[in-house]
Amino acid sequence: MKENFARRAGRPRPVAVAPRPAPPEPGALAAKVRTMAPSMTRSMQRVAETVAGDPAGCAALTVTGLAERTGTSEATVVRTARLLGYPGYRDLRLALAGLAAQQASGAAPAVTADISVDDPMSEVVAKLTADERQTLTDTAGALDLAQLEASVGALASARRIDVYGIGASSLVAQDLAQKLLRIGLVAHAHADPHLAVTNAVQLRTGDVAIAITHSGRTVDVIEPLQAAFDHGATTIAVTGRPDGEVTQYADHVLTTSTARESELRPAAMSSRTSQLLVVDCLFIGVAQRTYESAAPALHASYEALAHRHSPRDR
Amino acid sequence: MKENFARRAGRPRPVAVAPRPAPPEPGALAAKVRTMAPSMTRSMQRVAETVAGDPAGCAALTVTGLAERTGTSEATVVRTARLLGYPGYRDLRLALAGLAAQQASGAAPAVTADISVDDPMSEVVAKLTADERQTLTDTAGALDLAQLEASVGALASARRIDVYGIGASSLVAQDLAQKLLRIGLVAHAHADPHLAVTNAVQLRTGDVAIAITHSGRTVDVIEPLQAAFDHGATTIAVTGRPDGEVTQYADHVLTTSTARESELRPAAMSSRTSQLLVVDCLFIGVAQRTYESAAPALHASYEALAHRHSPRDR
DNA sequence: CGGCGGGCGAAATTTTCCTTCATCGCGTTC
DNA sequence: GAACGCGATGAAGGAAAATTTCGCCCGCCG
Repeated sequence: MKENFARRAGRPRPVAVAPRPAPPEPGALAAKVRTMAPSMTRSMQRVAETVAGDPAGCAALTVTGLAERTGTSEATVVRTARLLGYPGYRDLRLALAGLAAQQASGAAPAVTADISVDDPMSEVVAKLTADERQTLTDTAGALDLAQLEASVGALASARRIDVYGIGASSLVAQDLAQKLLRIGLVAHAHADPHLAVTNAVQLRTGDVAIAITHSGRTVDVIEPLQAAFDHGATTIAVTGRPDGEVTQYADHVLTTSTARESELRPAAMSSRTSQLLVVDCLFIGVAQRTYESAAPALHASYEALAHRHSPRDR
Repeated sequence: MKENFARRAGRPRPVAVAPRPAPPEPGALAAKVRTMAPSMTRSMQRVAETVAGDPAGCAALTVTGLAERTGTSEATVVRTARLLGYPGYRDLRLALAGLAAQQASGAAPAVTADISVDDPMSEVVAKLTADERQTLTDTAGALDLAQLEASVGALASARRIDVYGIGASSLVAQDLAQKLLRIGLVAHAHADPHLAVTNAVQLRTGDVAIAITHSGRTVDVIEPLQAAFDHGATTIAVTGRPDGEVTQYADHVLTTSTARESELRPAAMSSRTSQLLVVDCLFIGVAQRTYESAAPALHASYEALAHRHSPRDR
C-alpha cells in the first residue's frame, strides 16, 4: 500500500533515495539537525536537540554519558550521529568540539531569539536579517555540489524545462523559469496542478522537470514530477526534506535548509530564501555552461525592456 | 628524590601529580607547543610539531595513527598530550578539532570577486551566498525605520491593499500579497498594468497601494501608483532609487539596496533579495499589529492546506 | 668499562565505542 | 475491536581505541 506509487512505469527508481552523500560538516550542524529533525524518531530528536543546544557540553561526554543525559541508550546516540552524516559518535563529537570552538570564538551562530509580538521594529529588522543570513549560510553549507553539477548539466542541454511549485514555492518556480527564459532556454513554471500534469506528460528524455516543495509532500507538485519522471524526463527536486516523498521521482535532489520558525514567522518565509539561493545557483551554473548563447540573450532581453522605463536615467 | 615535593602540608595530595594546573586551552595551542618544546624530549617534540602544524589532519587520527605518522609510539603521544595540559590524547584530539574549525572559519577569504564564466560550482555557491548576505546587511542598514513604521501602520488598518510589480518585482509583489492574505487582509498583487490601473482607481483614503520597482522608473508600476495616489490612497514605494520617479507619488519610501551586478548576475537577482527582506519586515510588522486576528488566520490557512500534503507524516 | 637514569615502545588493561538481537510500543489492517 | 506486522528502542556482547604498565636500550657519568 505504500510502494504502489513508487514505480508505476518502466523506469527504475533513481539510485539515491537515502541522503547518503551528506558530508560531515563542521559548523553547519545546527542546520543539519533542523533539516533532519522531522525525519527522526522521538528519542533521536532528543539527542539531536541536546547536541545542537549545547555543543560544548556534549563534546565533553562519552556515548554513555550523552545517552544518560538524554535518557536514551548508546545505540540511539550512535544512530543519531549516523543520521547526521557522521560515521559514528566519535566523529560527531569531534564536530561538536569544532562547533563549540567556533561559537566561543565569536563566529557563533549560537542562538537567535524568536521574533515576538512586542518586539520593536528595529528588533524585527535585525532578527529577520540575522535569520535570513543564517539560512543562506546553512543552505550553502548543505548544498550537494555533485547533485548541483548534475542538475546544471541536465538543464543546460534540456530541450524543454518545466518547473512545478505551489503556494509560496510557486514564486520560486516562476523566478527560475523567468531567468532561464532570459538566457534563451525554453522554461515554464506551472502553478496549476492540472496544467502541470498535462505539460509533464509531454516531456521526454532530454527534457527536465523541476519540483519545488519545502515539505516534500505536496501532492500537487509530486504528481507532475512523477508524470515527467515516468515519461523519461530528467527530474530534479528542490526540497527541505531529502527523505520526502518527492525524492522518489527525482534523479537529483537539492536540499534546502529549514530555519526555525515561530508563530509570526511561518516556514514559508525562511524556506523561500533557501530555495531562491539554490535556484540562483542553478541559474548561474546554467548561464556559465551556455555562455555563448546566454550572454547575447541576456542583453537582448535587457534591451527589449529598456523602453518600459521612463527616459530619465541616473 | 621524587616524592619530596609530594607532601608538603597536611592537606591530602591532589589526585594528579602531573602538571595539572595547565588549563587545556582551545586556540592558543601553537603557543603552548612553543613554550613547552624545550622541556620536551625529541620524540615528544616531533609529536608536538606535527600536531601544531596540521591540527585538522591530526584530529582525524587515532593515537595509533598519530604515533605511526610521527614514527613514535602510542605512549609517547599520550605523554605529549599530558604535557600540553590535557588529561589524555582524547581531549587533545577534541581541542585539535576545535582549532581546526576555528582556522577553517577564520580563513574565509572574503570572496568579493565577480562570478566569472569559468568559476567552479563551489566558487559560484560561495560567491553567491556571500553577495546575498552582504545585500541583506546593506538593506537592513539602509532601512528607514520611521518609514517602515509608518508603512506598517497604514497597512495594518487598510481596508484594501494593492501591490504593483512587474517582471522580477512581480514575484515580490505576489509574495507580499500572499502573506498579507494569510493574515486576513485584503491584498492583491497586480502584474498586468492595465488591470493594475483599473484597480488603482478604485482605491480611496484608508486603502494602501504599494509599488515595487528596483529602477524606480518602471512606468507600468508608476502609473497605477499615481492613480492610487490621486484617489487618496496611502502609497508606498519599495525601490532601489530613493530619488526615482516613483517616489513622487509615494507617501512612504522604503529603500532597497543594490549589490554589484556582473554579466552573469543580473541586477534582478540581488534586488530581489533586498526587496524580499523589506517585504518580510512589512509583513511581520503588520502581523504584530494585527496579532489578535493574524494568529488565528495563519492557523486557519495552514489547516486548510494540510490535506494537500500526502498523509504520511512523522 | 660498568652502573645508572631516563626516554622510549610493546603489550596488557581499561575505557569507549559499535553491533547484534530480542523486546516493546504503535499504527494498520481485517 | 482484535490481531498483525513493522519499526523504534535498549541491553548485552564484541571490536576498537586509549591508557597504563613494564622492561628494554641508549647515553651519560663515575
